[in-house]
Amino acid sequence: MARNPPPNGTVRTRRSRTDIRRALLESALIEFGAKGFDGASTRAIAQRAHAHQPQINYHFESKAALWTAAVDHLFGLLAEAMHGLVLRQPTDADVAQLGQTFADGIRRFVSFAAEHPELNQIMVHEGTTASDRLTWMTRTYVQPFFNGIGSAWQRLLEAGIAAPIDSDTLYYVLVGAASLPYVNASEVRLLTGRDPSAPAWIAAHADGLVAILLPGLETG
Amino acid sequence: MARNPPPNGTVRTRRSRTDIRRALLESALIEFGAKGFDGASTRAIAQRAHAHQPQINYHFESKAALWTAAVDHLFGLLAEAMHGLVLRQPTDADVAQLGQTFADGIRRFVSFAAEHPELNQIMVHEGTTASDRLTWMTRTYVQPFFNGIGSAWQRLLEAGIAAPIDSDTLYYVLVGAASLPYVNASEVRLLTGRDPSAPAWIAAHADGLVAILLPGLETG
DNA sequence: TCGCGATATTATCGATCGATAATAGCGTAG
DNA sequence: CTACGCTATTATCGATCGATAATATCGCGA
Repeated sequence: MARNPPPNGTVRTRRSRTDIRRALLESALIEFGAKGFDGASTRAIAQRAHAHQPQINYHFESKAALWTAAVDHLFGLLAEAMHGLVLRQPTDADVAQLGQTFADGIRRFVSFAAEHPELNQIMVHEGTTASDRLTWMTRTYVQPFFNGIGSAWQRLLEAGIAAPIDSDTLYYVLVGAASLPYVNASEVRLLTGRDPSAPAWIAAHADGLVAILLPGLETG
Repeated sequence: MARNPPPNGTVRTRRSRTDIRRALLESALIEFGAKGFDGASTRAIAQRAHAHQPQINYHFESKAALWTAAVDHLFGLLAEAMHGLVLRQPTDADVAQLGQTFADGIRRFVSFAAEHPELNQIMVHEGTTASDRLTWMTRTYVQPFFNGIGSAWQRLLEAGIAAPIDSDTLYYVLVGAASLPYVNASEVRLLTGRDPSAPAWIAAHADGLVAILLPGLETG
């Protein structure tokens, strides 16, 4: 709510270019996630960032450019959250290790979906209808994830670790099952009275997904 | 595209009240599903139904009333698709039968999600933010499904048939995993080159969900 | 401290939104 | 065949949309 004063003690009445851009990006993610590209208004985005509507066109080129920048930012955060996860093992020797890595990836993805529900909200908004935004987002960001998960899944299938689901279907089963409680957090609270962002929910959710998707995983 | 002439052979230039209302409802489902309540425009809804925009306010009270009527219609179709499924068995004697019934329910739900992706699209659009629409839809239609699935799941858990997931989480894992390929059908086509509405996809998808959610089910 | 470039703020444009009044025309009852 | 009720169509309202021009103000360099 209140801005932190800069560390040197001078009272700053204008935010730096970096700060205002970041504030607009994060506000845009929330609004685009909640209402989709068409439904979100630049005035609401600006207001949430404590800025004025024309500042969006000043700091970004247009509403569309803001959307693109926001999605760039968001997939950057996802890449950060997945950093160090190597699904393509250099050798086929230890497939069990790939299984552990995949399980780790599931847990990280569930945590990310809980912390940043905007990602899957936006993907659901865009994924329903063909558009330039969907094509760009799919080719730029989703395809690599899809391919990486698919090839790892294929090897886990052959090793008998993975549940009997083909890799195309697995991707949507995984993403859908991992993200829906956080995408629809408002509904979860109405329906269950529980908070899906609670650590206990997230941990149980991730454990459940690992259990059903990787039944052949060695525990311990 | 072209309307069928009525069976008596007279050329009808006006559709009956029933026909135009139904056309508007089905058009509304597609538009609300694709863009959400705010993003969908009454002009686009009317045009898709080969009608004029003011006819929406004539045949329904308002955009909000149209949305409500469309959701009523859609949950009616879901209830039809689930007709005869009794998850609450009168006796605990044969829990295996409950498992088979649950599996049947999963298959029917996957088929319905494929045939009517608008349902889950609308639920995802509304489920992100608290609103009167969400409260009404949840209390009126979702809660009974949620409760029925939850109590059945509890008994399947105790019988060792169900995967180790608590019933609150199970609901979202099931719905998310069952619906995402059809909610995001456009993305599926871009990403996989396959058509998720194809019977082969639907069958494999449903079989996969049954396998991972009910590992203790007797096959055959 | 002064001046200028960068950013903020206000005002406003044309387009589109949902809604409604006014008019036109179809179709059946009598 | 006429007349009237129901539905379709057109026109238009105030509100809001994204975008931009015009103006005001901040804050750093000289």
